[in-house]
Amino acid sequence: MPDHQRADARRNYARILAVAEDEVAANGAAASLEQIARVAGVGSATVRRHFPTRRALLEAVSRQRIEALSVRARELTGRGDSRDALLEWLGEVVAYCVSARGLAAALTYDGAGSDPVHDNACSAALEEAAGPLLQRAARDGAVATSVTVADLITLIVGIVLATEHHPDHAVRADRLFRLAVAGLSPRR
Amino acid sequence: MPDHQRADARRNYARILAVAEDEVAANGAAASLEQIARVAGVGSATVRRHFPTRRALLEAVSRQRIEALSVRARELTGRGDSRDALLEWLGEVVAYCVSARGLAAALTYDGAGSDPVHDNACSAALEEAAGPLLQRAARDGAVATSVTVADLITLIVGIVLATEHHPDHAVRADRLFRLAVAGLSPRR
DNA sequence: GACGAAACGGCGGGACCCGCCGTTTCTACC
DNA sequence: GGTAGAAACGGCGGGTCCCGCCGTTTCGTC
Repeated sequence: MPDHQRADARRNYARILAVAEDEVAANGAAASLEQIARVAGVGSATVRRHFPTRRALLEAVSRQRIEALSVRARELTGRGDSRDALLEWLGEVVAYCVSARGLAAALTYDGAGSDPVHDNACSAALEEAAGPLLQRAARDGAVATSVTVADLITLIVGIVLATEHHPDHAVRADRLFRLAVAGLSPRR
Repeated sequence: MPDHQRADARRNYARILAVAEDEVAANGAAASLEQIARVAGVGSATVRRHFPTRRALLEAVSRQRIEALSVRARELTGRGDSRDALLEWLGEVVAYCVSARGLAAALTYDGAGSDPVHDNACSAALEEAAGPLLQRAARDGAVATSVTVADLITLIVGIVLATEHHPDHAVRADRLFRLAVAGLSPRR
């Protein structure tokens, strides 16, 4: 009945995840796995057993945030002006990525992942949730139909990554995001 | 006459730089400094003596490209339509960053650098060279006057970093760049 | 209560970055 | 052209990290 997992395993999983959240929040996506193991009071092998890759750990840490963003996307779908709704949501994605260290890294596509199937659960979830939001905006002519959710996520992640080490990265990221939304040099 | 540097030091500097170019081209910005030392036939301490930080090495490796882009910026300044000239140059920046591994990393601002003065020689050079190009475009109303060269560089670097691991990162980076130029959702 | 399997964690290996320090090598001066 | 001093070198040890192995412990079931 333990959902095909032993009780101590589940306990350790929770402990590690809790510690990892703190460590990633403190040290970003490059947080030390051994440090996490040490603080959690487990062997480093146990950490890797539960989270085979750093990405897996980051995705687990980011999971709540991703779900919150997914919920928000569904909330905003069909509510108010389609352009405003989309931009509101994208703005929240920026804010989340800026405030939650490691989230942007969790959303980056990693082509090195030899697993071609479910290579990135986080962005996959967001893509699914935000699809309708984007489609509605495209139907209303607010964005080009060729633009995908993955494009928007990648662009935001890039902005966040590039501004991460700036003194006031939050305002810089927001600034660049607005610039990209309005267009660097849109044809009139 | 040895420019206040011993002959063997200059020789080693050149050897290390040449090897570093190959290694960075092959393995990206995370190339192993020890591997570079090994191939160059010097001790790893010598590498660090000439290039105290990884960033210093990346900047040195990127130097020719940066200068080429600077020259190109000056060439394009005042030539043809100001908007076209700026976009042409920015497009070349994208192309360079995509083709020359490590260049994007060399252009990223690193706030952790305790040296507040000349924290990033590469982007500083580009900013200076491209300033007039941007100003002319701004005067002609092609871009908002509040936009800086640093903004544009940071945005491009972000796009490149975020697409770096994609299968066809060159086309994806170009695609996102065009999207940002045109505007994600420009007000009509 | 005992047995089998799942989970654990310590250990060794390899790679890396870093600082130290004795030694080599160049250069300027005699 | 030889030599003294300084500049440069590079090997060594330490610390951290990620990874795989494997004997041991602990849990769940019968």
